[in-house]
Amino acid sequence: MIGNINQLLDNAGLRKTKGRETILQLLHTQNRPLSHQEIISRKSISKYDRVTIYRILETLQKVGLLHKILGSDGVWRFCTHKYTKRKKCGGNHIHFFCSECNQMSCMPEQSLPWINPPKGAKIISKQLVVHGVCANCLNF
Amino acid sequence: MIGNINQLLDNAGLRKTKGRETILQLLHTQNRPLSHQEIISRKSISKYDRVTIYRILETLQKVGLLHKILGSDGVWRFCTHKYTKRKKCGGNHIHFFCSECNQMSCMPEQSLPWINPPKGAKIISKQLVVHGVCANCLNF
DNA sequence: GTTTATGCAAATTCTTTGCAATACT
DNA sequence: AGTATTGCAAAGAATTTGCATAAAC
Repeated sequence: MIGNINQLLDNAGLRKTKGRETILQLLHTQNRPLSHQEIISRKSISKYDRVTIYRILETLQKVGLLHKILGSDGVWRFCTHKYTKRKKCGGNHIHFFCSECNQMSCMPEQSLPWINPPKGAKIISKQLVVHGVCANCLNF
Repeated sequence: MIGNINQLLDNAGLRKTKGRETILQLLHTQNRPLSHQEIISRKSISKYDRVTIYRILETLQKVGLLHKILGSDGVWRFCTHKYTKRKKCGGNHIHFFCSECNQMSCMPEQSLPWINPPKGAKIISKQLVVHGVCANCLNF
């Protein structure tokens, strides 16, 4: 698995550092997007400086190894691309945000709708965040 | 017009204050959602304290006179409901966000798609923000 | 007169910047 | 050895809280 991740960094032309590996590993293992705060409060990550985490997330996102989505709480969350088939998808799927536990999850089965751009405008990407209460939280 | 706005505040069970009236008036006149910063930099608003503006926006949004949407810059924007037919729509339409000028606009003609909730979850609302470059900015 | 909203000061939180020390190739 | 990344300190921005004053009912 680590070999795999190093490969990703290599292909992206980035140096292989412990921090980047650990974060990629974490997000790969996770099945939902994590915020900066969620990431830094993991035992495996907490030894790194917050600034470093900001920079790693920024870097990985820029080269396309991560994408970021905004929760309806205004906080960015990051996740890997493993839930989509295409390689450079840019996070092209719907996300669900639970307002009870503030956790976000991916809804990869449903695709984003086609949108007609405003007159003369160019569409770059779309973010559809569904806001609600997840199954877990509904039971309490 | 002011009479109209006072009516809205009244119906919502809120006291009629100059600040609330002015902000509602501004957003009613505007044809796009405005951020806290955009709002407070208006001449008619700048005399109020930033904290007051935060609280007014919060209050108006809570009683349903405004809704808020997040731009892909992570900043909340507020707008009235005048662009939708239904009274308590909760901002149920698509928004366009231009990453050049950072301005948001409404796309009221197109409606939000139907989404299947994750198993056992309850959907409360949906936010679809289309990210791109507006007609104006494309020409420069 | 009582209750609610506002203004001000200060605290808190989140994010960014600069630079020296360290790690990677 | 040379370059990119990290850690630390500090700056900056956005937002929230507490409380006294002022405005609305």
